Amino acid sequence: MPARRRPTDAELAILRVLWEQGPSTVREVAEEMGRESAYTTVLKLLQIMTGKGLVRRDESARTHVYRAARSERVTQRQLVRDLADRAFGGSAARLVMQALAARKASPEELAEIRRWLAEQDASA
Amino acid sequence: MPARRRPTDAELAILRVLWEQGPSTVREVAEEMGRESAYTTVLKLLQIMTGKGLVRRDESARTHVYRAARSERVTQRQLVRDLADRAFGGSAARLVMQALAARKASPEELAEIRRWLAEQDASA
DNA sequence: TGTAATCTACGAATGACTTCGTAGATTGAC
DNA sequence: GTCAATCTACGAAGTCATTCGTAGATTACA
Repeated sequence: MPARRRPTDAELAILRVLWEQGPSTVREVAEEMGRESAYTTVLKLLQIMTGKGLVRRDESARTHVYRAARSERVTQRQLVRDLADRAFGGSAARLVMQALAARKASPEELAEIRRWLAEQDASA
Repeated sequence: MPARRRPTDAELAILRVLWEQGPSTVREVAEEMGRESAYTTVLKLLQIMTGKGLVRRDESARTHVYRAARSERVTQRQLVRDLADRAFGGSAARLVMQALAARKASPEELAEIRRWLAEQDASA
């Protein structure tokens, strides 16, 4: 039973491209990431990520197509939970308050958060 | 120009002890961390962290006393900001909503968040 | 067909992180 | 003073993350 490890920085950068663009070839991912990383670096990372189960690979054509194995939402939650555990004693609420303090949210975002809280109230 | 790197997992575990206990010796930190890590492992980590500026060391006595260089709050904000950048496109608000979804907050915590949001309203 | 372009696979180098053992100095108890 | 306990410093090993080059196969096309 492999312990679920969080994606590394480089892996997360690739996942973000896959979430935004949908299933992509190595070239498409590499192009999107700019000249920062060589083509074969992206390829190698995707191969490793395939082994880890972070992405799935369609090999039906010679040029393989990769897609994220987990949704952005699920991965984000995992990362948040992980950070809450490591730095906030497991308390998501304390994390939330630091997040609100760390970056000013737009009025629209604040409104959305209030809406969410109101829903919690209603269902409680 | 040293790029500010986030503390590693092991470093964060030590910082949490220092935040909770206040300035501590290697032994005090090691005891608190249980039998998980050998004494010299904690010592080595603290020496590395001193070099990185993550902790400060009082060497006036033979047994050195370490304290966190940055407050828990400041470090937490840095970590939140970092995660928002890496996984949420820089949006703290989206991070907040995933955090609220990832872990059920207690009614007290929810109330505190609401209070915070109300204050934002008042000052806007 | 032959040549250039493109693809995957893989090895290897580098650096960071984590661990712990050993060595040597200092302290405290007797 | 001697011996055991305790401390710091440091080396070294093992793992993982990241990078990119090279090799070899396949495709496109002139």
